Amino acid sequence: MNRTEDGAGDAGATRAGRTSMRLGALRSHNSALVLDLLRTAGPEGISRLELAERTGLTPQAVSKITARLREDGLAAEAGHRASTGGKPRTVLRLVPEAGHALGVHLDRDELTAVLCDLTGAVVARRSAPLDLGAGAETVVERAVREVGELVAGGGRAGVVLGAGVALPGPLDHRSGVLHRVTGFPEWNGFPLRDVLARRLSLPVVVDKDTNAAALGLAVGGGAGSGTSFAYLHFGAGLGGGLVIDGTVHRGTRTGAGEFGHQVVQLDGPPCGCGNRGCVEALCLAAVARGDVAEAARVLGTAAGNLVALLDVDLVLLGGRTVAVAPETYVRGVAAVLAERARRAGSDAVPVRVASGAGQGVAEGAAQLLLAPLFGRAEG
Amino acid sequence: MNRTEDGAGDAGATRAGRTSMRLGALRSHNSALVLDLLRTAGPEGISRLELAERTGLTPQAVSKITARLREDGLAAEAGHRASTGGKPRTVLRLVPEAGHALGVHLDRDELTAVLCDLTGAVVARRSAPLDLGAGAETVVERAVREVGELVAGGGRAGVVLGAGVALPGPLDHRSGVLHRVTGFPEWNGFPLRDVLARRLSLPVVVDKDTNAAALGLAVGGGAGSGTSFAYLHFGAGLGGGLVIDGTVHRGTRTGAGEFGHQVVQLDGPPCGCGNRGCVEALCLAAVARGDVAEAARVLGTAAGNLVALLDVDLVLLGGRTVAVAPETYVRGVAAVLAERARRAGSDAVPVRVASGAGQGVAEGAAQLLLAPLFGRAEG
DNA sequence: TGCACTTTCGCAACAGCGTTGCGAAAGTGG
DNA sequence: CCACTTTCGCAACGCTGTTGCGAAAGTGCA
Repeated sequence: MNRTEDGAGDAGATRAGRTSMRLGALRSHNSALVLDLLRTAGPEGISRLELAERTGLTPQAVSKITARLREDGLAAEAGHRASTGGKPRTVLRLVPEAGHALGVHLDRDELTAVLCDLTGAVVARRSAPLDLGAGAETVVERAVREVGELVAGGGRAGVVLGAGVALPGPLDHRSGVLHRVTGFPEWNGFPLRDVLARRLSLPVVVDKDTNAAALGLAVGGGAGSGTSFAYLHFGAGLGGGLVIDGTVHRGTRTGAGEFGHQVVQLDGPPCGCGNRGCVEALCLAAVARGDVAEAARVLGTAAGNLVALLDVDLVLLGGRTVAVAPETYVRGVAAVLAERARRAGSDAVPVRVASGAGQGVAEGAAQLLLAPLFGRAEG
Repeated sequence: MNRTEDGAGDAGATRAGRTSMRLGALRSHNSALVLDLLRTAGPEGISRLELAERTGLTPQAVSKITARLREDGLAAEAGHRASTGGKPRTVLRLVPEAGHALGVHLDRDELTAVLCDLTGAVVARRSAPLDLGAGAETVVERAVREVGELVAGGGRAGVVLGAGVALPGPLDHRSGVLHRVTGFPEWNGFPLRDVLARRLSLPVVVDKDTNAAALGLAVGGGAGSGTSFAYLHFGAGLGGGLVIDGTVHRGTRTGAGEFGHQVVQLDGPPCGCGNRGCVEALCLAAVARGDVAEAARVLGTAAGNLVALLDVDLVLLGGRTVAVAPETYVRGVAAVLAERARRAGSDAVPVRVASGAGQGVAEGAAQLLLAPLFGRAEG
C-alpha cells in the first residue's frame, strides 16, 4: 500500500471545474480499472488475459499493471486455470487484507461500526445504543471509543485507509459539515468530518445514510460498474440515494437524492417539513391507516417521476417499513412503473428489494473510502 | 482537421461499460480542454500562459498542444497582449472556419436548418414550413433538400463534421431510431439517423429537441463547463433537458428528461398521456383558464421536486408559452423554490429565462456534433 | 519417450505523452 | 546601451502503454 505519488487526488483542478489529465491520472485510472475487475472476480480470481480483454488494454500493459499491484501487495497469484492447449493462465486475485476501511453508521438510536477489508467484507463489527440527540461531543466520544476498540480488536489490523461516517439528514459531503440532522437541530453546522479526522488521526468522509446504503448496493449488490439505479429507503422517513454510472450522484451542493419531500399532491395534507403533499407524508399516513397497498402506489408514483426524469435502469427498495411487507411494496411500485412504461411504449424498469433490505449502511460507509480505489469516485 | 489516429472514439469499451484509457485518450482529452478554453475565449483569444494556468498543465505542454492545433488549422495566433515587463504574450484564438456542423430542427410545423462554425455561430440559416405528420420519406426528402441548399449556399464551406437533428418526442439517441414522436405514430421505429446519414453522406446524430436546446444553452449560454442545470421547455407541451457537469444527461435508454408527465397531483385530472395529475396537464389547464400565476406555481412545484432530487444549480425556462409572460413564470417558479430552500435551510436555486427563450434548437442540434470536440461528450 | 504445437507471459526496444532545463526572442526601465 | 523580466521553443528526460520476440509450460500425436 505504499504508493509513491498521487497523494490527494491529483490536485490539478481547473477554475472551470474540469481537470486536465496528467500522466499519473492515466496510470491510476487503469490501475483502478484492473483492481475493480479483481474485486468483482472475488476469491476465484481472474487471469491476466481476461483482464486485458475486459479493459481493452494489451496483455503486456496488464502484466505491467498487475506486477505493480503485486509489488504493492494488493494482488497475488492464486493458482492456475486448466490449460487449453498451451501454458495455463495464472489466476490473480485481490489480497483483501492489504487494506481496511472503517464504516460508521450513526443512526437515531444506534451506532454501528464495521471494519471492512478491501473487498468490502466485514472483518469486525460493533453495535451500541446511541442517542443522536445527546449532543455532538457525546456522540463523537462514543464513535471514537467504538472505532478504537474495533481497530484494537481487529487483530492484525492492516493499513486502515480511513473512516466513512453515514448519518441521517442533510449535510455537506464535500466539507463534511452537517446542516441540520432531521429532528436534531443542535447538530447544525457541526464540522463532523474535521473533528473526527483529528480525533481518529485518519481520513474521514461523511455522507447521508441513504447515499452510503446506495453506494454499498452499487459496489456489493452485484450491479455492474456502469449501472444506474435509485435506492429508495422507507423507514421512519422516506429518503433516496442515486447511483448514476456506478457512482453516487450528489449534485452541486451535495444535497441530491432528497426524494421524500417530492410533492405528488398539490395542496395535499401537510408534511413535517412544512410543505404539503410530500410523498413521505402521504406514504406514512397510508401506512398508519394500515393501507400498505396505497402507500406502495404513492411510492410508485414518486418512483415513476424519478424514472421518467433520470431513466435509471433499476429501482431498489429498502428500509424498515418496506421490510414489513416487501412483496407488497415491490408489486405496488412495479405496477405503477409498468403502467407508465406501457403508456410510453418502453420496457418497464425492474423493481427489487435491496439486498439486506438496505440495512448495510455501515458497510456502505466503509465503501466511501474503498470505492475510490476502484475508480468509483464521484461521477 | 486531419487528425491521424483516434478514429471513432477510442473503441476500447469494456463489457462492463467502462473504458480503459489509452495514451491517445489523454492527448485528445487535453486537446479538447484547450480547445474548449479557446472557444470560450472568443475572438479576443487567450494566451498560452493563461491556458496553462486554467488547465493545470505546464506552459510547455500547452505550447506543444497549441502547436498541434495550429498545424491542424484549428488555432491561430491573433496579435499580442501588452507587455508587463517582458516578452508580450502571444494571443491564440480558435479558427472558426476550420470546421462546420449542420443543425436541423424538425418541429411539428416548421423545419429550421443552420450551418454553424466551430464556435457555434450561425453561418447560414434556412427555414421552411413542414408537416411532421406527412410521413417519414417526405420529411427526410425535405430535410435533405434544405440541408443541401444550405451547404451549397454556404459559400466556401469548410469541412462539414456532420449533422445534428433535433425533433420532439421520445427517441433512442444512441441508435438514432425514433420511438413514437408525440402525435405522429407513423414515425414509430423509423431509423432516422441511418437513413439521413446515408442520404447526406455525413455523420448524423439525432436527439430530442429539449436536449438539443439544453445543450445549446450549456455550451453557448455562458454557463461554465462544470455547471448543472435543468432546462424546462413550456410550449405546446412541457418537456425538459438535463445538463449535469456540462454534458446532457440522457440516461440508460436515452429517455431521461421526461419532465412533463411528472405526477404532482395524485388522481388529478386526466392527461393526454393516459395518466392523471401530470404537470403538463395541470399547467396547460391553468393557462387555458388564463391563470398564469397558477401555472407558474405548479411548474415551480415540479421544478422543486427536480431540484431536490438532483441538486442542480440553475433552472432555465423557455418555450413559447413562457415567452408570453416570462416574468410571471420566473417569479412564480422562483417563489416556490425559494420557499422550499428556506425550509431546508439552504440557498435558493436561481431561476432564469433561457437566452433566446430556448428557441435555438437548431443551433443546439449543431452542437451535438461540435460539443464532443470540446470534451463535452456524454457524462 | 520424444517432438511439434499452442498458449501464456516476461524482457527489451519503441513511440507518444507531459515535464524539466536551458537558451533565444522580445519587450521594459534605468 | 545594458540589465532585467517575461514569454516561448528546443532538447533531454521519465513515464505511460505498445510491439517484437523468446522463454516457460502445458497438450497431443507419433
